[in-house]
Amino acid sequence: MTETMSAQPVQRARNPRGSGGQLREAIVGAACELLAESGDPSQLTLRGIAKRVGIAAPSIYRHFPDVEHLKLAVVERSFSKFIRQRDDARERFTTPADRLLAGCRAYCDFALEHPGEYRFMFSLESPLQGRQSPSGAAALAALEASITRCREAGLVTTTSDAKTLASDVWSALHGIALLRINAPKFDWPDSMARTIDRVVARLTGLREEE
Amino acid sequence: MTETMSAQPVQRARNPRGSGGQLREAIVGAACELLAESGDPSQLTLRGIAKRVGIAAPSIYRHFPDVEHLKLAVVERSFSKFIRQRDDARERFTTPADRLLAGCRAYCDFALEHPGEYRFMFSLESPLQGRQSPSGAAALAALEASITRCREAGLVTTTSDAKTLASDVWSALHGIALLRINAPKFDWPDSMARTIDRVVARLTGLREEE
DNA sequence: TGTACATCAGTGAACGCGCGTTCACTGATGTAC
DNA sequence: TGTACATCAGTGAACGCGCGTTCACTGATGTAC
Repeated sequence: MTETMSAQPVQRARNPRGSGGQLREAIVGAACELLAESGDPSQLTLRGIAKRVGIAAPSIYRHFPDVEHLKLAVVERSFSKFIRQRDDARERFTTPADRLLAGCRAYCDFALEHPGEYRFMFSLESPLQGRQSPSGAAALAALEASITRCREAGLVTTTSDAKTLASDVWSALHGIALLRINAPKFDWPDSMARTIDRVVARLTGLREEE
Repeated sequence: MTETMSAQPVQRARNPRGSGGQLREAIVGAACELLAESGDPSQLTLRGIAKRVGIAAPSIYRHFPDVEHLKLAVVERSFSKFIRQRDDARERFTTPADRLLAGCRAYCDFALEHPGEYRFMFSLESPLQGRQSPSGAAALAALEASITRCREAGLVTTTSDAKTLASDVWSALHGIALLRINAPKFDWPDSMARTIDRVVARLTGLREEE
């Protein structure tokens, strides 16, 4: 998979004639837009993406061997977009508990702001197909570390180890986000932010700051 | 939508010639089997179902106006299958707390035993499309009632109202089930049954029996 | 009881569509001599 | 400096496929007279 950050032709042996790597980025970007607009991963087709970019369908094959590789690039971009958004949210706080909760809220916020991408990241149609994404594993590890920091600060009152707590919290967040995406018309008894704060606090036994 | 319970031609004005309603049931049954085998709701096609039943594709139109109505019948059947399974599980216990936990475990067990159907019940491709299923609403109401019974028995130590607790628990169960369906290769730190018991207990503040 | 007929269940062929993919091509751009 | 050529990006036409749906049909079965 050729690595291309932006316009600067750092090394990339040959090909910087005309657009080159730019079109690759445009293709992935168009796919994300399509996902954002329809919210439905099954709408993400090679022909649909090509049409959106304004190129002929076969042109995509200059940049991706097949549609699966394109989809993988989309998932990767979505993951890194999420991680950036979560890090931004965490940075606004200083105490371990605030940072933990901010990260959890950012997770669900990302899901509701980008339902198509979020669904796709975890869907069967995703090229990951049940395999573990490296970025996904990193995100879970970060959650575990965040919980560990709370425990070190004496804020976690439950006895379960951080790994277990992290997977409990992740599962709960996934459920909260997906249900609110899929059943937007349901009359939820509480706002998502308050729900997340309450659920995470109860699952980990998070104590108020001291 | 013509109502057909099984073979007995109770009233149903006319048509009991040859199979009649039986084929309708066979069609829905084949759809469930297809869902069970592939686990992928997008594989659920009119032609695929017809092939499985051993009939010509257009024959389905004798029983359903279009493919959406067929899918709706599949979702309805899946919901009632789940409700039956959950009720069976709950009946084996007597105390409110045991019954609550048994129902929750049954929820996730159903999801993992019937991943295709479970996914379909809550997916975008589902004909419900974010609308609230009557059966789904009933299931959530039953969960709320179960929590209320625990509270009446003095087993719930949290202050949140039962409606809030029910939606918290439902979200958590949904996340647990879906993540375990979608990432079966992930090395979960605990069994699903223990995870459910722990998560539900912490979310509701469920006290051990007294 | 026998016959004509309406009703019903299911069929085979065909439709238009969008899909991923292939192929041989066009034309622009950089490089070698 | 000028020319021939290799390289590259992107294209248009076509493929075979499976999809939902339509249409006019076939043949069996019950009912009316």
